[in-house]
Amino acid sequence: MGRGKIEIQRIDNTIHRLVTYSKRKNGIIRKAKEITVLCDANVSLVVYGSSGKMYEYCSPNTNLTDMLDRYPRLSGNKLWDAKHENLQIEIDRIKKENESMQIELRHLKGEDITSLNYEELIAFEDALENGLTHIREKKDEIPQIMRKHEQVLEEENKHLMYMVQQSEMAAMGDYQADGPFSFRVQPMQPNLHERM
Amino acid sequence: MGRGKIEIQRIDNTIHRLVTYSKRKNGIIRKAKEITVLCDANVSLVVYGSSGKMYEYCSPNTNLTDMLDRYPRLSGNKLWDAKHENLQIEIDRIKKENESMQIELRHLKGEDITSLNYEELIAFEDALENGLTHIREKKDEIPQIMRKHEQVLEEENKHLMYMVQQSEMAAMGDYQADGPFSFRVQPMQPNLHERM
DNA sequence: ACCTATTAATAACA
DNA sequence: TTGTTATTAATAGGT
Repeated sequence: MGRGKIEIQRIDNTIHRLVTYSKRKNGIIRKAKEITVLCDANVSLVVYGSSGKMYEYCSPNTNLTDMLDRYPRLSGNKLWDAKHENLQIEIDRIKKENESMQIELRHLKGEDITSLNYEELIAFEDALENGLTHIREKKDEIPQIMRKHEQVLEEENKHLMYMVQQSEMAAMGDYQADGPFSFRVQPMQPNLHERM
Repeated sequence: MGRGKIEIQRIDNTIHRLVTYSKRKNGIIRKAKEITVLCDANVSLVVYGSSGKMYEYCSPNTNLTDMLDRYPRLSGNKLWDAKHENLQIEIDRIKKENESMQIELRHLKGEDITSLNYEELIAFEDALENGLTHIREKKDEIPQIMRKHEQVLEEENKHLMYMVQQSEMAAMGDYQADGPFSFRVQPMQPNLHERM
């Protein structure tokens, strides 16, 4: 049904595939609407394209939740219960993952190490030494960075002080000194080091 | 697309409606299959006819449950009732816990530490030093324990050897030496150190 | 169910 | 993405 016949097999050309997807998606949604109206059927259609965008159609006078509620009764298949089970399984899986990480953390902190054998102890020792090396390297870099930062700020400060003084001097001509809008510059010590 | 044009409105004649339903249902399922294959999309299609019978199609390599899993995320609509929501919340909670532990582990191993500030680095350094101390203490205990264990085993061995020799001597009276039931004791080196 | 005239969908192209 | 059109595919009405 087009300028040429096509085989029903994955369209390799990405552009063609996307165009076809777009058109056929519209087509199938149109079909869903039509059968809904013509035959007063209830239709739920959900399409996920490979692009990740989702399209759906659901007959008016119902909704997806309602459709799915009827599903187990009409199909004989579980749906929510299976879902429930799957969630439980996933919870168990993650909890196990959690537990093993907890244990590793405790071991790294030197807790609960009675059960470790010699090889394991050595492995943890190595890991800790390695971590310590990295952390110390990083830690030792910081004073240098702070120093540089400080210098930059000091330069900036000087420059700003100078500018403010200039503007004060200029203002002296128009307003009386110490008038309502005048101000004095005071050096401040902002908490520069907070995040360093 | 037929012998005559039809309006898209409910087909009043029941027979016609049912026939049309049957044909179009097949058609839409065919279309769903086609778009699945042609565009590697994932499609879930559920049709309830007024007769009460249900038809469904779901792309291979997925299933309805899986499709519905992605639904809330992609559509922004909720789908599940409170029960499932709670399970989902727990999963999210545990996953977060998991993630923070992952991060802590990475930090302890000296990875991804660029974002840490000085205080945090010091805290990790302390933790690592502390862990290292514990691990080393434990590690250093082990040779002593092994030594003791060895001594005990050696004592035991001697004692057993003695007993075996005694029983051999006693047997000499009844059976010829090197007969079918006699045996010689050989010291063995069982893999005692495996779990130490 | 099957048949086929006819309409609808759409593949290729712009 | 949208529009056009030659062609194929779907199907309405009839058997």
